[in-house]
Amino acid sequence: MALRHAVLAALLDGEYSGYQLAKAFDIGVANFWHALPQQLYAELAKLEKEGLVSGRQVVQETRPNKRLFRVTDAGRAELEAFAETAAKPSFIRDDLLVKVQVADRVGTASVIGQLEERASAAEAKIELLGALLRQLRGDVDEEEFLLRGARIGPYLTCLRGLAFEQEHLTWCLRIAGILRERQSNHAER
Amino acid sequence: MALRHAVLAALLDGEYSGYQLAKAFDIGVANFWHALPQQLYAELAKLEKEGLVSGRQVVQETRPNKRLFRVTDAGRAELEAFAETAAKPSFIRDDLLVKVQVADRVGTASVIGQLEERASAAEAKIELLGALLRQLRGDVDEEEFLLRGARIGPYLTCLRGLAFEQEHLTWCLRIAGILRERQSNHAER
DNA sequence: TATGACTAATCAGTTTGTTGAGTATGATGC
DNA sequence: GCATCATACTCAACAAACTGATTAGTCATA
Repeated sequence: MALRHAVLAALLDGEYSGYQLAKAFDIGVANFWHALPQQLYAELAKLEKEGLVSGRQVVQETRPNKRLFRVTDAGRAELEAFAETAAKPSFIRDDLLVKVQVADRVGTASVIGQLEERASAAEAKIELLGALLRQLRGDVDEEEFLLRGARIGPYLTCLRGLAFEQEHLTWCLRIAGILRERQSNHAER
Repeated sequence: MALRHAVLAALLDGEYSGYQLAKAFDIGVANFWHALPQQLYAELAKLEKEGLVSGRQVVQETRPNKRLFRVTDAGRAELEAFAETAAKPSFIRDDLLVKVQVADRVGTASVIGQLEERASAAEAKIELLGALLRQLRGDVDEEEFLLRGARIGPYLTCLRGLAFEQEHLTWCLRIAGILRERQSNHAER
């Protein structure tokens, strides 16, 4: 039961429809959780049935009607309880790492390509997160913002996401380089 | 269908029983995949039925009998095919990040504690991975090993795991510090 | 001599997550 | 004026992952 808490966390700062939430999940919240729109709609329905969020219908002229959700007091209490419970250990779970594990034996060339693709994706994400951080902190500098800013939670998780992507980028490029070099060494002999 | 490939990758360098595999998963392979023993037994059974691994019974006197598994040629081909397909994007999925997202609103004190616990766990993992890396490369230095070592796959994934844990450690301590400082600032007023 | 830890595995049940298709409407672009 | 995109959401089926219990013999230890 963790998607529910990610949804509650994402919904804490405002009212969103399922559709908007799906978008938002792709930017800010995606740093620590990932979900498809179908999951979000299902989760919102469950949360509403349990009274942890409440939805209201908004009739629109030029667009299909939508339902906006907000966290209820019960929802806030649920989040509170969740924050108190011990966190499970985290771990990476990544296809690409499985491939690197066997890359010196199997399909090296393709894995090098995938590492470089990943590196590009990481670069794009880094740009995006950088922009998001600048937007979140506004004019003040980071230290100032972190000490006195009103809502730093999202900023802190973005920092983690940024560090993760930077680390990932560095690693991908280094590993791709090593595998390349080994390939050409091998060819020489 | 990714656990199957993680299992094949873990089994590439030798023969293991389900039980041993469960242990091994907790050290080397845990850098990129995590699974409970039950899952591994189930996956091994499936892989055997599909002919991707083959098991042989080993009768033991003082211990319960066990079945040792090795990757077949078909299994190697399956891994090969997997390495060729495009990798899915990876993402962090972490309870603790959800909590940090709301930490400035809800249950701050408890979250600080959890961040510090995580930091300790990361430190322990860093030690463990450091030892594992030294063991894998033997006497030669890293650069030499990466260029000319026979089997560098596991080393490369451990490097990723190590970097991840170090990053995580740094972040946890920094965030715990920030949240603490904000708490005491708040108390002053 | 009971107690718990280690080896070795299996079973049942539930929750999560993924895949893929489908509905409906207005806006935008060529 | 036709195709495609964006908004907004739903349904069904399936695959993967997690929870928790259970069996059963050996070994060390208190």
